[in-house]
Amino acid sequence: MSRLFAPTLREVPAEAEVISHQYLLRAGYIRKTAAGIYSYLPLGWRVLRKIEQIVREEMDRAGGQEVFLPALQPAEIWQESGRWDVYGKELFRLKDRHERDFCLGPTHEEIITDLVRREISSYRDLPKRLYQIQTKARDEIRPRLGLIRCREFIMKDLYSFDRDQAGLEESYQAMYRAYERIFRRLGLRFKVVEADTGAIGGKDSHEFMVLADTGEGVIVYCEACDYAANLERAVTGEVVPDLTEPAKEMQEVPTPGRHSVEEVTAYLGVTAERLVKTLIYRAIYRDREEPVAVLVRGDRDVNETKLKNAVGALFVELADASLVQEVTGAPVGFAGPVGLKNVRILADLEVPRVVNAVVGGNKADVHLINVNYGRDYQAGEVLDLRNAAAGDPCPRCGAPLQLTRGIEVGHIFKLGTKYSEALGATYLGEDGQEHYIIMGSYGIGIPRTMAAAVEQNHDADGIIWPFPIAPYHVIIVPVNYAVPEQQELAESLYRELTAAGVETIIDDRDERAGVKFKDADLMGFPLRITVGPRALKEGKVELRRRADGSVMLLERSEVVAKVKAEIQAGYPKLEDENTGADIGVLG
RNA sequence: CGGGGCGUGGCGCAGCUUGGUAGCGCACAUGGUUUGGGACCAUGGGGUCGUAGGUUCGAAUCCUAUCGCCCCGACCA
Repeated sequence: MSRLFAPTLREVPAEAEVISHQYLLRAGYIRKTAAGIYSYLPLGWRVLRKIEQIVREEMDRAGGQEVFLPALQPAEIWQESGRWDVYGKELFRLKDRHERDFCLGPTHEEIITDLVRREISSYRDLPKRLYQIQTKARDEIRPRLGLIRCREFIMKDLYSFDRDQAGLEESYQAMYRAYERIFRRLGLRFKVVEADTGAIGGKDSHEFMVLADTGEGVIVYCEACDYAANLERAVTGEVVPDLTEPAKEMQEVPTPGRHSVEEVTAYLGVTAERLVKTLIYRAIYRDREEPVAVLVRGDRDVNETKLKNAVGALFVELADASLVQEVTGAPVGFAGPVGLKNVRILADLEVPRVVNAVVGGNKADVHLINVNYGRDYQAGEVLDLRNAAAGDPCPRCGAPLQLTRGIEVGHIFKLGTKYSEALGATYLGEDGQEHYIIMGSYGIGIPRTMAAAVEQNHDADGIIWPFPIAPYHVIIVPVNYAVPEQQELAESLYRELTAAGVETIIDDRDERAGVKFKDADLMGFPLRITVGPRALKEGKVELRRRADGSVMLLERSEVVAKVKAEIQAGYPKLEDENTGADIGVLG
């Protein structure tokens, strides 16, 4: 340890906001090189290698073969797939000395598909599952949260190549199971959620979320059944209509200067459920853009992913004030569906059920009350457009849904033929015909997994590593290394434990005990052996668990066996579940 | 890119409003006293105040530009 390159910091660097970032910096695991670009110091690199190793074993077990593809990639194949233009600014682009275009790989669909199309020609060559563990580069709009969102990061990416849909299904499920095993083996609490497929393309998709309050992703799940989805995707169940109230006559009311839902409801003395919000969005398509009006209940939020999918746009954004004025004839805050013309109107499922609603009057400082769907206004389409909320009925079983947060550490996609068609990756089938290879892609962010592990496992003193990814299982701390008796005992224990296959580090620094204890806690080694006069008086040594702080006094002779038992107990046991019974989410 | 904030020894900060030639704590080095939860005393090394211009007798401080970093939003492993 006196030789270890792991500079610890007593104070929190100002740039670090989240716990994992703070502790990984303070404990000397990482250092920042530039925004979203990190160097991994010895301890950090040991953790990453342990994660990689578990990932590697499970990929191999699931039929994967490891390859290593170039990070530096020629523009041609990206132009061929169409993503040279579509991927946008996130692609790190560069030129070589001959002015030829290259990019740094943000992902490797193009490269691997190019490789496979050259080398695979027959159905006999399929299926194949190829993966690598490699550095990716993405010029993120905003790198943040330390290792959670980086511009350069290590990713395990596997690509599956199958003959047909059934083959893809098999590959997908194999990966699904492998991912579950990986995150269990890592000792992390996680949830698998249905996900929207996003920019990479394709159809089905699941995300593996490590549960942590600091997570960027919101998870909607049901405790009664196994439904779980991320917020973008989560379907809101039908709500029982409440139409007992008789419809009253529609009326204009002045609402001077009241734009927001809070202001209007407070002014009119109604609840937000009584209000129907009208939001004007700008839907952007490949060749054009158009405004759309979206109606949701006053207490709900529009789900932009659902909206984007509903209108089939590349993306959607809230309209600015001038567009709102143009569409509604009123300033922002007074848009309403009554008499709204020349714009596509979409309403959330709940909206028609709001009886005697409050809506904007499409005039400055005017709202309408007692507005009723069907009689006073109509939407072109009525569909699920809002974010799910806690307490909503589960779309599967109707039980109330719950929300929690998580960090997305793994993502699996069914790509289908998106890339094989673009790049012409075909094989000759048994039927003598050419077919497109059916693909899937499966990623795990390695440094992000490390950060997620810290987010989930820490206390006020520092990191508490799960055994499988701790840089060392045990740290031996002699209270005073200068005392020969302590030094001898510490060193002999170190030799014995190391010989017994226990990953051990010894704090031989000339520091006071308190400093060594603080650093050991900060760095998060799951076990600590303290060699000091207190226990030595009785001829014993202390074994302390980092997680709960409990201390065991052990005879010198039983140390190795006890440590091994603790480690054994610290590794999650995987019941060998190959039945697939637990993956009902796949339906 | 839009909005907000910050750049002063390795880390955390003060000084800037009201210009006068840089300071505190931690860390580091040496010596001593200490030694079971981030010790104490003494001494010492280290900063062209992000960079470039400008104003001024004089700029960390005022002005302009520029670069970098962090936070909030659209993206994603």
